[in-house]
Amino acid sequence: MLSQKSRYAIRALQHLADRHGQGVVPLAEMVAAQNIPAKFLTVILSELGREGLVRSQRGREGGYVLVPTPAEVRIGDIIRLMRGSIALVPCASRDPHEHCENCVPESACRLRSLMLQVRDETARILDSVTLADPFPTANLELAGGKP
Amino acid sequence: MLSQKSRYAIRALQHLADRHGQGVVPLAEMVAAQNIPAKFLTVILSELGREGLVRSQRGREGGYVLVPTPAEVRIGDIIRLMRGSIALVPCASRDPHEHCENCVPESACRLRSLMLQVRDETARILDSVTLADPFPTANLELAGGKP
DNA sequence: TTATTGCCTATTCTATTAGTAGGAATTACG
DNA sequence: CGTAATTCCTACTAATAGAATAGGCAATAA
Repeated sequence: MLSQKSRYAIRALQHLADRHGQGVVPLAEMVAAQNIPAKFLTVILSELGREGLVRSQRGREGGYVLVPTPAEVRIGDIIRLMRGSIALVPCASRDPHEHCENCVPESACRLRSLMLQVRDETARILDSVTLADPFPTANLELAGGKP
Repeated sequence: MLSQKSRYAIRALQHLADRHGQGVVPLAEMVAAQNIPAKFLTVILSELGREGLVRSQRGREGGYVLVPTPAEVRIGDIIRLMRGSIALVPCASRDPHEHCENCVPESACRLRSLMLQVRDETARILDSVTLADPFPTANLELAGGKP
């Protein structure tokens, strides 16, 4: 499951994407429109700021803007950023190859290759939609291709 | 992420599948081979017993057997059983249609249809492999079929 | 110079997860 | 029998993560 925090982050970024090029968006607007607790959202946006996804302006008339073009931000990127990984098990995450606790030797694991498949398909779908897509039309035939 | 418990359940059932038709398998054997805390495994196996997946025999020479044929048990079934759902968000689970906390109205949600796609693909992959498969060769064309 | 707005760190509250404890029930075998 | 080996059950605990809040600092427009 995605954490509530990840979901909030996605919705907040979608909101900023919709207002892209229209100046800064105050927190209060996102809170009202997206049904997110205000204080919690500041924490999330700070985190996204540190990652370079949003920029903020303080003081009166302050608010947030999306730094990249909406089309540059894939939903998968946001989830990886918040959650660390998209995989269902530690040993199936891509980059810093983790291993599962209390597992059998990886060579004997009959779950791993399956979970790698799931991870790849999930990533393909989540990376096929960006903040520029109004609705996820998700052209499945773009990537991956079927054998 | 899958819970540790779900992973233990899958490994235990794989172990039982390997011994299918060879009489009952004692807990101690699974504990040793699969690296699972003994007491915890009894809890898990009881749960699987209540669901009809395993049958147990008590007393000396007791142990567990897999009730269905290995080919009848899909990995997806096990995960659904332990976790309740395969979806990444509540509103994308199939059967008893749940909704996400603190979300926007479902009609306005731009994440849901994407998450439904992920759920379907994930289910397709996880349901393409059963306890009879020694390694997940994952013939993707078996199930699901593409639109 | 003040009201408004975002920034940061720490803290709290709650639920879930992972695992343990202790004993009751069952059965093979001498 | 009776004893050892085994599963069963309920409850409990300990650790962790998730969700959110508190409270004060910093910046900035009017």
